[in-house]
Amino acid sequence: MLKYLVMALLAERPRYGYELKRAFEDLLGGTWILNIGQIYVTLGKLEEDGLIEAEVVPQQLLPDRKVWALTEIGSKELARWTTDDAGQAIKIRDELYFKVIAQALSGGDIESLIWQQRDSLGRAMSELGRLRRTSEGATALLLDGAILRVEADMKWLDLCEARAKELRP
Amino acid sequence: MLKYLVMALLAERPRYGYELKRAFEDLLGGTWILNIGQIYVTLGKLEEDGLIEAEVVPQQLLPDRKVWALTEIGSKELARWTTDDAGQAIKIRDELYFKVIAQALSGGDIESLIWQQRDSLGRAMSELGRLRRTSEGATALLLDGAILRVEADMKWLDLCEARAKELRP
DNA sequence: CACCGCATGTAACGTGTTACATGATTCA
DNA sequence: TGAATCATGTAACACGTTACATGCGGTG
Repeated sequence: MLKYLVMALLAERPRYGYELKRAFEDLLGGTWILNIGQIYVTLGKLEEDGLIEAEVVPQQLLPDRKVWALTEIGSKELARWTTDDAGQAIKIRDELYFKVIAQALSGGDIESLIWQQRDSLGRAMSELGRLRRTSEGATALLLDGAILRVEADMKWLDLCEARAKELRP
Repeated sequence: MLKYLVMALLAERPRYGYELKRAFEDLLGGTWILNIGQIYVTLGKLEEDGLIEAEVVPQQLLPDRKVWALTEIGSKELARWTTDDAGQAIKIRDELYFKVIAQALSGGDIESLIWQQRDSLGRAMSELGRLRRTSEGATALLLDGAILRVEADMKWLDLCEARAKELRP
């Protein structure tokens, strides 16, 4: 996934590694902080696969830059991925869900866990709101998505509470 | 994550590997199919860490079974994980979101992608409904969560459509 | 005889995380 | 002098996926 976002950023315009890291984190509103090494590993793999290519740009004072751009193959691969079905295979792999289920299976106190996780989601929500206020464009859209998800999770916790009794062994 | 669900299933009652696979897939309503090898690798690691222990149960006709149970340490570790904040660090890592953003960044046709992904979500939703009808207990709860998520994603696509013009470069 | 179900496992790979290494310049 | 910024990279680890290996017994 990371690699496709990197490719998308390169599709927008050519960039060098260090610049990509900032663009990436900026796009995600700081919700995905990258280790800079990861960028270079990713770029290395993309180059190996012929999806991107670099032009070295020497600088006077600062270290040389490798400016990366999408190749034609890369451009096609990106288009293929974006138009691929996202909901294809249904995958339920979420920490919140699994924590509640785990509590139910292990016979712990479900109600108190629900209240605790509601609190946690509440804090996440206020943080998202804070981020959202200072964002725009694609970043704002991503944050709106995250907010909609948290709202859905809050509703889910309500459901869990209503059915807690049935879950107890 | 897989390992905690495995531990939760063992907290419910001791089980052997092959049985765990079925219990796991059943719990997830078939939305997470495991390669049987993965179960054994996971059990091996959990044993290494002292979180579970096995009792070998010989059988007359069929191969011996290794019946696994949570140790006291394992039980504590599971409790620690379930009561850990789920919303702690906000993570936006979703294919659907990234596909739309990638399309915007690379200058592709956002509207047609949105319609395509709406269609994809619609099919996912009908599949979820189908699964939901034959489920109960924890599995039904998980599927309801997935349904709430898909609904949130549908709303998000509406948002994307409304803002598609701002996203275009 | 070939395949399926039972039951256990190993090996290779893909993706993301963390820590560490290098070297120059600029700023407190 | 020590830390931060610019710029590139390597190595080790965690987790999940896929494919493959082994062996027995029952069924078509």
